[in-house]
Amino acid sequence: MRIYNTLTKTKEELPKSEPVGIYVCGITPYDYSHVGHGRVYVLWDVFRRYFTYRGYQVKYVQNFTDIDDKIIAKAKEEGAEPQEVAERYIEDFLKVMDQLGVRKADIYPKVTDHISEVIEVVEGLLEKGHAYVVEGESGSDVYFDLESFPEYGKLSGRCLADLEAGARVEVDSRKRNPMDFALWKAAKEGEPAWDSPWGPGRPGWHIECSAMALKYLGTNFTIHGGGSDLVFPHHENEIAQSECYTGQPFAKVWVHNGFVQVRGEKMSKSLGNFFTIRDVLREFSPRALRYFLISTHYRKPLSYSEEELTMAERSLERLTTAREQLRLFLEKKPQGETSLPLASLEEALQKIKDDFTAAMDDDLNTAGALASLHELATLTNKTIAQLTTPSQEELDFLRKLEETFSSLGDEVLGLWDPVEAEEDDAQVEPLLELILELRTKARSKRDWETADFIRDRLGELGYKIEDTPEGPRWKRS
RNA sequence: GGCGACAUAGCCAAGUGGUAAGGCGGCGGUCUGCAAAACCGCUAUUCCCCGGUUCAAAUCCGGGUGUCGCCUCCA
Repeated sequence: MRIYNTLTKTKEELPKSEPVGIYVCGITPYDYSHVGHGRVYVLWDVFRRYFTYRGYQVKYVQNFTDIDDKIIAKAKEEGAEPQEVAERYIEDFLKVMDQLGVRKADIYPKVTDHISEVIEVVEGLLEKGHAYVVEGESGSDVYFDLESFPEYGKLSGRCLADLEAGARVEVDSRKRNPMDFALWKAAKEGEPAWDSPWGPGRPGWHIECSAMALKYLGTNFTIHGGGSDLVFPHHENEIAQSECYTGQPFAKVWVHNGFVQVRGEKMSKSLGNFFTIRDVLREFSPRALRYFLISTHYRKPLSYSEEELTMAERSLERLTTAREQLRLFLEKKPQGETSLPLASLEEALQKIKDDFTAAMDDDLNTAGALASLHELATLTNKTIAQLTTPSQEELDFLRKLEETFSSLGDEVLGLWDPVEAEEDDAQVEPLLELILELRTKARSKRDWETADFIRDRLGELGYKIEDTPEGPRWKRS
């Protein structure tokens, strides 16, 4: 499998390592998760599923930055503790990810649980001369010394000179270099703080990921991922800290996804144009959202709109309907002779599987993979259309179709993993069945007026009625 | 200003040298009491523009234009 590496700007064969260690930058929990977050973590969910499908062992680590300026600000605003704020939004994150069919990470480390690891790394950097202490009133700051790492800029393609020229940050005269960044920040009045050799304070903005990635995955692990806004400075700084600390390469492959946009602009908190996942799921099904999020290659921008979501919903419905019809056929008893050209159908199925794998092997081309799934739906529909009573051989083939839906659609893309809201169907069902029986009676008397009235009214109530040769079927719309 | 990405039909979107996947929508047909679903057919002689390389370019090179991102917390 080939993956695009931001570090080398080329697609590279996935390094053989067992297990494949993946570290993805998690959220800073200070607000509800939005569609942009959904894209990242659904993407990595698909990466993990596909690696597993291809036979790799995977170890997936995703942090929570549960202490940060924004969390503190939010807590002050509410008169709450920072920890309460973080916990609330972590809970929302886990809930909506679960709804989207994202499997749990192997480890969800939190910064506040890893202060001693952070301190250890900062001490190591000081010992090796890659950092320096700046005395303050209540405690001291520790900064990373960029001059000590000549390779700085290798990920983002920037050099220190460029950065200084374009720097828009206020220059702190106590720093040796304007771009030196904080490893440890002295505590301010009323903010959470931890004891350290430099007095009470908290970790800087980038050090936590280095410390936690090294703790759980070691040096030179396989993949580090995140949104493309993290390339600079966050990931660049992580490389500097980690490689100076260990003297070894940090991550082998760096993977960055494109943004979700709204009307041509990046969806973000600061622009205020974000849609939270919990809100979107009031209007659209989690399956449709998941489909939408993987319908474009992960490195390209993805434009969010209700129209796009509706298209995703319809597209997915086509796949779902084909699979439902297939399952109905699988319940039939084998009967009679084989009439279908099974050899050529098998060939067509094999081609679909091969195309799917080829697309996914090429830098996780989920859009191409979805096309293969649509071809599987077409093959399924065509096959079923020619059958009334399947023979044993034909049933065996249908079963292979279902297995393919299961392995490619469920196992790899997780398309049907997001759970549809069942609502109170259990209570509604007997009454609905009764109404449908009455409608069937009307139809048998050719009372089309009554039959259509019932169908229309049920439709308005959210129950889509379809007449099939096996009788009426309904589903929530 | 510096660095980078992208531009394919009404819409979404694959395709990185061999003659334009797939989906949504639309149109026509089959089936159906009518619908729905499904099936069949049609819906880009052409891939932002201009040059160049090549037997051959959406794909490579050069130059434009446009959109977006990063350079500041951000997925």
